[in-house]
Amino acid sequence: MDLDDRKLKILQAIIKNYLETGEPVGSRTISKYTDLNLSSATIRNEMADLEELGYIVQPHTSAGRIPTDKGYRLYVDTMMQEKVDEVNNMRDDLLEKADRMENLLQQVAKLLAANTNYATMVTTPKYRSRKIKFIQLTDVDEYQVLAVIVLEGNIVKNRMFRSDVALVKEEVLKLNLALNTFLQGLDIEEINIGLVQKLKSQVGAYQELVSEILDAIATAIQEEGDIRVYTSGATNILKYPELSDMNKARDILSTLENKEELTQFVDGGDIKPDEKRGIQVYIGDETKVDSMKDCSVVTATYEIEEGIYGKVGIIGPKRMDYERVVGTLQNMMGQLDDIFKNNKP
Amino acid sequence: MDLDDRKLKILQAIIKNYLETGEPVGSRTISKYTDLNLSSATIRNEMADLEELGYIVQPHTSAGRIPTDKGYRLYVDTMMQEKVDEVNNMRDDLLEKADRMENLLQQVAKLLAANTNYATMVTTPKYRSRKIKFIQLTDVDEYQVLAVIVLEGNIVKNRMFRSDVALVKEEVLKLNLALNTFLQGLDIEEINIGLVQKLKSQVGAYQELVSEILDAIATAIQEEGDIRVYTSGATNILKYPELSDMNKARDILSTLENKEELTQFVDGGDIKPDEKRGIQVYIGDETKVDSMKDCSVVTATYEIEEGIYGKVGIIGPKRMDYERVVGTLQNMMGQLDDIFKNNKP
DNA sequence: GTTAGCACTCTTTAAAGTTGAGTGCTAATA
DNA sequence: TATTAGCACTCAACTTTAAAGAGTGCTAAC
Repeated sequence: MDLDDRKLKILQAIIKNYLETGEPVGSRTISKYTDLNLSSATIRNEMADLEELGYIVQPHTSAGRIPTDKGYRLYVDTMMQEKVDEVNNMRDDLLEKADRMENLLQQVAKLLAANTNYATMVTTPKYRSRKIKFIQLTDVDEYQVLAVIVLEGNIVKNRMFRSDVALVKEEVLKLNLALNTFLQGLDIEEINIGLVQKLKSQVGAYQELVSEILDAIATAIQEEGDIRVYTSGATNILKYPELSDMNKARDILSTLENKEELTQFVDGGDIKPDEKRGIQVYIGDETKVDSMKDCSVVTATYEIEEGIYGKVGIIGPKRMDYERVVGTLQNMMGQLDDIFKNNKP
Repeated sequence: MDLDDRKLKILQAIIKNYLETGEPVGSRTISKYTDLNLSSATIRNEMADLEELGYIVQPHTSAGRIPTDKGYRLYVDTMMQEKVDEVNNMRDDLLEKADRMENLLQQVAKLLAANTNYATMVTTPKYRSRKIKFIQLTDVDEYQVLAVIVLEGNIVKNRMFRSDVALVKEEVLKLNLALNTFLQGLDIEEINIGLVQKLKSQVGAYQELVSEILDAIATAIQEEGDIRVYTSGATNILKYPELSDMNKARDILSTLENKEELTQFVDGGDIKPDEKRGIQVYIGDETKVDSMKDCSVVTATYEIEEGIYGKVGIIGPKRMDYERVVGTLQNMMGQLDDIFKNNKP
């Protein structure tokens, strides 16, 4: 038995209907509301076949059918066509508050959540290289010095340090120079103990301070390597009865709150910022997150520049409106592209 | 009829029991588990009085009593004695990750949530003055310049700017000097158009850049004036059946996610970092937040230095363990004091 | 003033019955 | 051979009824 055209049409009708209503779909409904002109009995026969093939199931004997993960998968891969999201240009909303990367991403999460009624996540971009561009020391007052660390890609970090001994401007300048001579262009792995010793031997005073600064640089770079995740609209999850079971809801919301498990979506899927913008759909268990086995996650990839990219994700019930979600994501990715190309935050 | 000693004892017993079990407390329970040696009938009479006085109510005719807000209030004000929280020293946990203020506060929220099983919030400190300490411009490359803005209280902000014309090192230095001469020590309100014009007339080139930088300074200061709120353990709310009603839960979690409504706790209560550390208890409607009418919020005040303070809050069901919560908060505030005094992040 | 005792109330839980949607199968039909 | 009408059957969901249990208020006795 194979999946002929009629079976496909029926399956599609079932899934579409289920996406809308969230209720099991019966044979009568399909018979009435499609242009197939078949009696419910015929539909029933076909449905039995589709069930045998694993695309749909009955929650219980006397209920209609609902799609299985396999069914959703087929739908997503071959049957849906994304709706073009003609929703108002989000670009202005985005830029308004987006004076910094962090804010921008947070804003993206927020906007998507508001527009889709699902939960959303946005990861910070993943940088390949984490080389030191330069370091700038400034004496803030007699005992405090501010270190501004600029990494490749213009990531700026600053730390304040307190010295036990009074600082002399000239010495701070010298230290600054030494730091740059030694560290400029280096990656974190390249800063080894030998180098540190050599550096220390060069700067007469402030041994203590140098150690602290080096530590700070190390953690700053490390930190930047960490992927952070912003989420929004977590409570939207509670709008869907099938996820509102107290235990399920708690688990999902915890996952969203803790965020660790969400980082794994970063490496999934292809990075191809082409037409499809690296859109990836994870259905149920495909998320590989236990608490999300009743959810689907749709991710898209944004790229800041060649090789530096992050993910945007929509988290909702399995019966989410894939067509709209994909459309909205593509729209958003387009706008992000615009911003990154012309108007770097 | 007034509240004699025996009534007080009975009320206290009822509340304590209810805090533990969450179930309405019957007369028999009180009769058995207190050292009052009174029969359940006597307790019943007293309970009827306590109900008339407004301290307890029956959820329905044939149920035990539960405390009213007025009852909780009396308990919190006069009957409870905070438990000393001998929970392991949190200081090390705190400092481990606390290389920056932001992280520290986030960590505080997290630790408290883990220790109390309630939701928590921590606000960023509220600064009185927002004066500019100094500005440091650095040319990153031919077309980009990094501005580091240091505000009083050593708050550091940085912004990257892109210039349309190629930058000359000397000119950038001159601009830097001019900016500092004009702006050092000024509050945001003091930067008026006249000043801006004057400043612009001084710097030959880079008119465009100056505008951008001034804008950035303005928003940076503004931003720092905004109070941000970190929350943690929001899902703990779902552990309490009386809050797990889908609608209530959604409302509460939304409030926690949106955070705006939480800022209002900042101004509540006295700021007295004495023994009590400005601890304030809001019961039910006292929170002034509609979605939290079934919750209680306990806040404490931390102070970084004279006049610069923020709030830490615990959000739980009305029957939260006030004694422990207050103890834990006092402990935490003590540790924060320690950190802020000796080891500024 | 305190208490034993009892009738009464009201929630909670379980069991039993009812309804309705939807199925699977069979036999007739095109 | 594919389709369909028809019907018996299943099972969740809802309603009704009954029973149990917790707890009260009141009265009368101590």
